Amino acid sequence: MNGHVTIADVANHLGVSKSTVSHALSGKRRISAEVRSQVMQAVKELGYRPNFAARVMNTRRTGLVGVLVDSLNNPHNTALLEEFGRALSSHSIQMVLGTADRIDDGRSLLAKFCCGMVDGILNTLPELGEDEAVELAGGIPVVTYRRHRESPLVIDFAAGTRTALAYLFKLGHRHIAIIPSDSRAQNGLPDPCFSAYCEQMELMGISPRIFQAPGGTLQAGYEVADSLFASDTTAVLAGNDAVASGLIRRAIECGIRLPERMSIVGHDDSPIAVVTSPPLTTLRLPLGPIATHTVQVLMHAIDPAELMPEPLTIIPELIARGSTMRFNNPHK
Amino acid sequence: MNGHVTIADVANHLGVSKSTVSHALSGKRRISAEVRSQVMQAVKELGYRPNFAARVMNTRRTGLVGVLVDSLNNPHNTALLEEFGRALSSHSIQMVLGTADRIDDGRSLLAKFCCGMVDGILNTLPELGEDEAVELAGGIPVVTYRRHRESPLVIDFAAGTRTALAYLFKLGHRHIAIIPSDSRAQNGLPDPCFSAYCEQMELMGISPRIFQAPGGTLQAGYEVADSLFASDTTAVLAGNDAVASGLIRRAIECGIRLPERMSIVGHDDSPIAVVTSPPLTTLRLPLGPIATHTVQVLMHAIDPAELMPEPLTIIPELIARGSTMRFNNPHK
DNA sequence: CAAAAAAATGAAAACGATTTCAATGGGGAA
DNA sequence: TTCCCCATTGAAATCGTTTTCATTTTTTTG
Repeated sequence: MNGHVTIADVANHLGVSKSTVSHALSGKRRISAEVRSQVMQAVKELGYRPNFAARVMNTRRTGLVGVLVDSLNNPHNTALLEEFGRALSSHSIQMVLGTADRIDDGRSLLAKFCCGMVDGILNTLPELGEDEAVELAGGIPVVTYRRHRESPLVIDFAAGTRTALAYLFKLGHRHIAIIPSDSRAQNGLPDPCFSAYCEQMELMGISPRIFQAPGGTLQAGYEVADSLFASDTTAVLAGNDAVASGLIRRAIECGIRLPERMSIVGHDDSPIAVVTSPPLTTLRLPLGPIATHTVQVLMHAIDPAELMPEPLTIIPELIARGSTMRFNNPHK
Repeated sequence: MNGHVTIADVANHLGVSKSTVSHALSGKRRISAEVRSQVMQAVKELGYRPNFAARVMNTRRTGLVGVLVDSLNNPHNTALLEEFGRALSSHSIQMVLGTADRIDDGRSLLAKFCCGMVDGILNTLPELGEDEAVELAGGIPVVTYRRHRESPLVIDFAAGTRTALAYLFKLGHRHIAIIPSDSRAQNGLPDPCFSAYCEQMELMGISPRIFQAPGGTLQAGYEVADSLFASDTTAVLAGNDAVASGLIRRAIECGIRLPERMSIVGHDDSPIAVVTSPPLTTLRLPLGPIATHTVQVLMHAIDPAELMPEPLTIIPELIARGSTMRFNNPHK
C-alpha cells in the first residue's frame, strides 16, 4: 500500500469499477443495494478516506471560507468570529483564518486565499474596502462585514441610543451626558449614537453635554472622569465599555459611589462589562443575527441556489446591569 | 477563456511547454534568463494564478493546519490562537479553525480535516487526548497542546507561585492565603500552584490558609470573599483572574479598600486584569514562546527536515499592577 | 575535431477523485 | 420470439499542476 487507500483500491478489492464506488458514496446515481452495502463495508475495512485535493479539483469547492481579521486580541472580533463559525458550520464550511495587522498582509492573504483555496471571503478589515477586496479576489466572492451592497445590513445605532436614553429618562435622569466614539464614525459622518443623542436631547428641550475620550480607551475614560464627576451630570452614555470602565476606575479611586453618584451606560457588551464593579449596563450588538445574515449573503454569492437574505436592520439591545439606577434628587 | 487561466494557457501563449512554465515559476530547474522573464511577463499579463487543488494534489501539502479549539469566547484560547497564528505564519501556514463545544464535534472535525485538507493538527481540546486524536487523524501529524510527548513543554507553575510568594513576602506579607484552581489540576494531581504554595509555606514555618472558589468563576470569588476578608489574611493568591475580580467586586461593594486591606494576585493575565480597580497583579503565561515551541514540534512532525525543538520549560512571569502593595501593620 | 558533459527544453505520466459517454443484461410489451 | 427500455455498471476523459524521463542544442575537453 502507498500509505493511503484510494478509490481504486476499494474498487479493485471488490472487483467493481471506480465510478461505481464513487457513485455509491456520493449517491449521485442508483446503485444496487447489494453493491452499495459491499462498498460501504469495504470502505470501512480498508479505511478509505476520499482525498481532499482530488475532490476539490473536480467539484471546485473546498468547503473553506477565508476570514480576514486584524487581531484576535480584540474581543469584538473574536465574538464575531465565533458567530461566523457557527453560521458557517451550519453549511458544513470551515474558516481559514487570516490575521492581518497591516493592510498589505491583508492584501497578500487575499491573493493567497483566492487561487482555489477558499470558496469565498469574509472581510472584516476596516482598512480594506469592498471594491479593492473584490478586485484582488479575482472572481472569488467577497463579502465585507457591514459594508456589502446587496441585501444591506444596517445597524441602527441611533435606535439603540434612543433606547438607552429612554431607559435613563424613565429612571428619572435629566442631566445626561455623552462621550462619543470616533470608531463608530463612518465615511465623514459622526458617531450615529452622538447624532441621535443630540436630536433626542433637543427634542426634549434639554441642553446636550458632551465629553471627549479620544481613542476610546480605558485611559481616555479615566482622564475625562474628573471633569465629568465635577459637573452636575447624573448619567452618561460612554462610547464603549473600555471608556466606561475608565470612568469606573477613577470613581473607585476617588471614593465616588457608583451607581449612586452617576449612572453609566457602556457600549458593546464586551467581556469587560461583567467584570467591572458595578457591572456595566451596556448596549449589545446581537452578533448572532448579524453573522448569520452576512454569511448568508456570502453563501448566495458562492452558490446562487442559496437564496439571498432580506435586508436586515439590527437594533442594539440594552443589557441592564448594575451601573445604572434611579436618580434620587439630593435636594429633595 | 474558461474563466481562469491555467499553466497551459501561459505555455501556449509563449509557445513553450507546460513544464518550462512550471519550472520557471518554482525555480526547481535552471531556465534561461530570457525565457524566465518572458514567463513572468506572461503570467502577469494573463493574470495566471496557480491552482490550489492541482498543486496540493502533487505536493501533498496544503499549507493549512487545523486548530481544534472549544470556544472563541475564552480569552485564553484566543490569545493562544493569536500566537499560534503568528508562529504558523512564519512558516507561511494558515490556520483552519475547528470550534468544537462537544467532544464529538471535535472528533468529526478531526476526521474532516484529515483527508488531505490540512498538513497537521493542533489540538487544544482538553477532553480530546493525544492518543485518540492521533488515532483519528490517520497518519496526519497531531500535536496536542501541552500534552505532546516528544520535546515536552512543561509549564513550571510551581516556580511561578514561588515568584509570587517571594514578591508578597518582600512586601511584608506573612498571612498569605491561596484559592487553588481546579482547572490546573491534571491527571489526578492537584493544582501545582497549590502544592508549591503548601511547600513554601511549610518551609517558612507559616501555616497555610486555604479558601475554595469552586468553578473558578467571578461568582465563586465573590462568594468566598466575605470569609476571606473576615480573616486576618493580608494577601491572597487567587486561582485565576476571574476569581480575583470576584474578590474585588465584593470589596468595592463592602467599602473595603484595595489593595490597602488585602493584596491580591491573580493568574493568567487575562484581559480582565487591566480592567478591574485596582488592576490586577497577576501571573502571566508567556504564550508566544509556548506557541512557537508547540508549532515547531508540529512542523517537525510534518517535515522531518524541520528540526525538533529542545524541550522547553516555561515559568509564569509576575506582572505587577495595582492590586498588591506593601503591608502596613495596623497595630504599629 | 570528436566525444563527453552541460544546459535547456519538451512530452507524457502521475496525483485521485468526479463525470461523461458507452455498454451490458434482464424484463416486459408487442 | 423479438424489440425496446430501464436499471446497472464500466471505461475513459477530465481537472491543473508537478515530476520523471527523454531529447535537443550548446559548450567544454582531451
